[in-house]
Amino acid sequence: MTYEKGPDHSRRKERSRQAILSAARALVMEEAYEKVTVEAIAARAGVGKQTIYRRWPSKSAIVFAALLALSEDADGQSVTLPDTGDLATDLKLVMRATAHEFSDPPFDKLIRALNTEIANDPALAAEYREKLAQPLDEAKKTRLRSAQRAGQLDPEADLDLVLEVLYAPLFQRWLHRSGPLTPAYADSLVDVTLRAFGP
Amino acid sequence: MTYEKGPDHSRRKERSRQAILSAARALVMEEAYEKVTVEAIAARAGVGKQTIYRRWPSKSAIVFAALLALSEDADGQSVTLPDTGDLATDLKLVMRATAHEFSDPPFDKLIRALNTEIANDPALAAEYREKLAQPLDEAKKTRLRSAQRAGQLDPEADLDLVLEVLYAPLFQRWLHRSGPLTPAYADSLVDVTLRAFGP
DNA sequence: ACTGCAATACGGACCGTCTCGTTTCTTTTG
DNA sequence: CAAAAGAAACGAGACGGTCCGTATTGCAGT
Repeated sequence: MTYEKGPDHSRRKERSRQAILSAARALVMEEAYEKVTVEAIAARAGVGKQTIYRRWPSKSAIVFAALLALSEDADGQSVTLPDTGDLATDLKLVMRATAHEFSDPPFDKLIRALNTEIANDPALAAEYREKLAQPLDEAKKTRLRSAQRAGQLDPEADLDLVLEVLYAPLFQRWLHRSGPLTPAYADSLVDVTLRAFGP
Repeated sequence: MTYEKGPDHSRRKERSRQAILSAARALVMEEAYEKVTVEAIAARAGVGKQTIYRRWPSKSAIVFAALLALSEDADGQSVTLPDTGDLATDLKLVMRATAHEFSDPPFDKLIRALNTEIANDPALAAEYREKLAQPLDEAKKTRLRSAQRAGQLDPEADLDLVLEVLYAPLFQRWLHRSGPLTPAYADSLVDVTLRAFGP
């Protein structure tokens, strides 16, 4: 009797799991977020609604899991930042990439949906910080610490604060659509941050 | 003769308008935002649903109008920032007040609801910038220009960028609940900003 | 024949529209 | 200058529709 977990039992589980997450991702990226329904996800995934509710308690959780699965795929690459020895150059590269990414409509829709959910759900916000934000921040802080050792950044600087000053303006401008996310803008944020926290 | 618009024709309009906005405000501040429904607003205001739909096209528009009405009441006061002659002191006062305001649960709920809506509705975001954000930013920029004349701020500084660096970290920390909004934190944002844009 | 899942039926909440009968204001008229 | 008639806006709530989250069914694989 398959009293605990059947072995190929889990293969099916995994297949439907992927189908659901992939369908959720596709829908969030192409539709207005209000139009993304659990029923639509189930239909797109070729899955019964019950199969979804068996695994996730809410739409927010699905969307979050879908995004999380994305970042877990790209895990190996994205945990390290470039380190050419010049902090300004490296940060500008990263900030320009971030600005460009946020300007991509499908990605914009996905991140906007995620932000909508985490802004209104403290538990999901905590999970977001733990599973997504913190690992990325740690990678950035590693690069910053290297810069501190190289004398390019105030050794006393609060690195969390540095990251906020660097990223939050970009994030706010994106969220409120209060201005364009140009490469020049990305560069100026790096310049400002380094002027504030420079050695 | 009153041949165009009836003058006290508008009296009942105004009364129901106020009742609706006040009910919307109360509900948003006390309930989880998903539980705020148009039907609940109508019931609380003692008003038919049609009276709401006659005036506003969506729940977002009602919530926005409710907040806007608040800020229009306090119009006379809030358009000017203190100017003691010392920029750091004045900004710290304002930033501490902002941090404290965002820590007030009812206000938190209201602003969170507003941000949820404007993040997903470009048209509403534009109205938000025009009617709420820009006037406040102008008041802040007036104070910053005064500081530029007093030699306390780089005369070449991009004031929009200054405001972003000053406020966006606070906003992001609040939105993502990634840290406490203490007076010390408010102060440190002012310090960082002045180090970046100082003379 | 048993089991796990897709499909779908179901009651409930809320949407946005609509139709009522009533209230409130404007205009007409004796 | 009332009092009556008319028009406009209103509170209430019925209505069909969508989506939610749960319960049931019937088919496919083993």
